[in-house]
Amino acid sequence: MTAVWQCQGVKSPAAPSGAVRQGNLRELNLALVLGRIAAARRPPSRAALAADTGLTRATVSAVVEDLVSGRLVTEADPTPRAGAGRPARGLVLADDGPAGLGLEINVDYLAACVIDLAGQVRHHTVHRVDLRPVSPADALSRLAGLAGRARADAEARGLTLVGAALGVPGLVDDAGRVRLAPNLGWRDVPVPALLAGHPPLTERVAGVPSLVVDNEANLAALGELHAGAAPGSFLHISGEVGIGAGIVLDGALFRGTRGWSGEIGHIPVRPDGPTCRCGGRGCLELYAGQEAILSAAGLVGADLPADRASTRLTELAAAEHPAVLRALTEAGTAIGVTVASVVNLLDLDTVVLGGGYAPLTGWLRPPVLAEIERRVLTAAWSPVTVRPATLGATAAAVGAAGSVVRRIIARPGGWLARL
Amino acid sequence: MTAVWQCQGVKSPAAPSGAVRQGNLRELNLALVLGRIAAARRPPSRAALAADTGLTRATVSAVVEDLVSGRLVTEADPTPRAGAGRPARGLVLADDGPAGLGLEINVDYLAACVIDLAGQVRHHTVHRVDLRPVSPADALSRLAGLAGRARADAEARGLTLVGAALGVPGLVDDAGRVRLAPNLGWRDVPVPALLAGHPPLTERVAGVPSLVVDNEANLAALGELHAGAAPGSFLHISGEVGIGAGIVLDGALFRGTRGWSGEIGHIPVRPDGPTCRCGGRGCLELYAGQEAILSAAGLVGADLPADRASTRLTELAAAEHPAVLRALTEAGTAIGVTVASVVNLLDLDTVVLGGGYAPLTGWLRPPVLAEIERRVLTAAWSPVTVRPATLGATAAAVGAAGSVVRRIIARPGGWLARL
DNA sequence: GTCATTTAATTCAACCACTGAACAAATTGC
DNA sequence: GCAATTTGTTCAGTGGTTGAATTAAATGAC
Repeated sequence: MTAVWQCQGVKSPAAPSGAVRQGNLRELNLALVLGRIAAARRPPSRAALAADTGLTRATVSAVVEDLVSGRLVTEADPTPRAGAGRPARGLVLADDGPAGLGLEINVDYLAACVIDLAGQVRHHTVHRVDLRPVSPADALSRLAGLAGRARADAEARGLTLVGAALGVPGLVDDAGRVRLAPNLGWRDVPVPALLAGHPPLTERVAGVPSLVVDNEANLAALGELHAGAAPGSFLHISGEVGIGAGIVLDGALFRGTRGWSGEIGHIPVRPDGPTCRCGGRGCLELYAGQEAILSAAGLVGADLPADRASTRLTELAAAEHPAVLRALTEAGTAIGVTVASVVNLLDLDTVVLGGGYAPLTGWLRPPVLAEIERRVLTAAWSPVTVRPATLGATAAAVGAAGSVVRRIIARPGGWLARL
Repeated sequence: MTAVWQCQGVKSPAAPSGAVRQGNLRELNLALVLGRIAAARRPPSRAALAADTGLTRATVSAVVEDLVSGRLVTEADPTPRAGAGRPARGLVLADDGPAGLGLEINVDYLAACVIDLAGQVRHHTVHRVDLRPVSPADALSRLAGLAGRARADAEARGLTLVGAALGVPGLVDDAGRVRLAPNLGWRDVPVPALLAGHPPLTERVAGVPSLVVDNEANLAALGELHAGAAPGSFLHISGEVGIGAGIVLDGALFRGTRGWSGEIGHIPVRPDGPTCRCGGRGCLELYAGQEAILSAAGLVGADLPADRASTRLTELAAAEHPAVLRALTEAGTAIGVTVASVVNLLDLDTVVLGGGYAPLTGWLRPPVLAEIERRVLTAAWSPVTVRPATLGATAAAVGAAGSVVRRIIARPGGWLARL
């Protein structure tokens, strides 16, 4: 592995020129076939892939041979099938080839996980620590320690890490610099520079930059997308200390002009409401942020660590604690007003409640739906589904690792050329 | 021309399977080269296209030959260039090949226009008539008359109409049915069926369905996109009797799950405000719709026809009429609150004020910018530009015609195979 | 005015990847 | 055991791109 140091933000590394040259032709079909294998519910045969993609069986065979010899695909046990005919050999994504490293820095924990090409979590560590009093350099140093152990573990399992993605609760620019992470107390933190001395995160494998820094809400949304249950377009709302959102449109994360989309926490709910620390007035965060809910529920000063607060809320809600139920209804109403705006604007049919909201979905959903019903022009014809996220609390780390392997699936050429 | 009748809504006709077969290869490169010619600011040479696309000059020459013989591209007068060397032959889009027919039905006018491949408006008719008392069937019949004359005119100029797009101020479903057009008083109008007897709109040319029905705000945004001044992503707000928006993301219109995106007029500005006729409360339309502005300016009951209202407002604003200035500031503030939500959500850097708002931009921009400044989390690092639309009042018709020719540019194979 | 230089565009043999048909392989069912 | 069926591979053929050589058409120096 060449030790070319590179680290960057969310912009795609090499802008695809769009030219279809002869060489690209094979690459496109490699990606096409690999993508279908990844998307299939059960291991497809070469013949099924040919029928699915429109390519001939001969071409599919050739493409699959490349994929198998490149350790991206393996043949599964023959899938039993009814009727006559030679039995098909099922194709599945390899579980001993490239893998992705997902990292997360949040207010009260660090996390690292490794996901193989098939999407299985092969390693997962969470290190609970309050990072607010810790300097960014120190926090990243500890994270690099976690990453090193994750890498060693992955390699012991025969996996090859091809890159890492790091989620942070804040705004990240093109260069991987954290411009602002209010709840972490970070401002203008040059993550790439601070990680320069940590080899596990600064190598370049198969042409892929070793580390991409991204917003945790974006990565959590990607995780939910690849977890499969979500459709092509949805809004994923992460309710943590702040409120972030990831917007998935037609199967791809929409990042906006500068990568700062999804700042749903500062959408005005009551334009004349109280002043928010962002400078605006009546932001959603003031009505549905963790502090707002705790305060409305009369739990302020209970001195709960951030990760306990959500659990405690769920317990009290389950016990039908009146103030908590009221607080959740209020928060749900505020979320509903905001979601109504989003649905009017983007015509999405699915809203996923993630992060701290996920376990509270049962109580948040009714007021959210009520506001949608009332305020969305097209609500009568197009129902909106509100459902909890399927990934747990560390969805961002899982999504981060998933984004790395997805990059291999979307563009296998780089990995295959590495050999 | 075969007289296969087909008419549809906004869904793309043939879902591209994504397979890159050998035949598709040429088609993709035809589209690539043609797209670059269309996007270029000055006529590019074959050599420049080769450098631009990454294809070899030999391939570009072959592709260009196909395009020229298919009447999609013509050679322009050689562009003068400094320095030595054989002079380049510039390539431009043909102005005598395929063309698009754009149609619009609005509250108080019908419009038809023809645009050639190069984007030039070659025919334009506006027929002023209050359509509220007219039945949908009658309105469409009159529109078909306009379309027939436009077609005859276009053919007299040597153009071949390859399709038409129709903009209506309402929600359109996949089948081209107008589900709801409140200001027109339409509900569940089956446009395709009502046009069945009008040949100019029901033929199928070069495999393209002859008529696509779409929301006028969407088409106006597309028009603005192709007019060139706008960047890849922007929000286009059409201020007519209602308020609609077209959302352009990465150079493509974003339509949402069902094609009903952009209903910005019913985004709640004050969730506890007065009830809107949509059933919601405090919708933007109640603060920045045409009626709201006129009423706030004390011009209600002046019995102005809809098309005069905007002009009158501009005159009075220019004369610094105090009530009008106050009304525009209020409207601008409401728009600003909404736009702040959109920018927080999507991180767009450009907002285009279109329709009736365009001439009022001078007065609307300051309050809009003030709200953005105050409420957008990233405003400090990323300025948002608010500018008037460059197309006039009939942007939707122009955008509609443009969408037809753009389809040819994006997929020239169909047109070329027709020969 | 001639000629080297420079850039544009075309020609052509080579090659790459896909195509389609024929064939081999592996199973079911009668 | 044999026909039927489906999977997967082999192989000559072909379409389209490639890259180098060639032709074309200008500028600029001497």
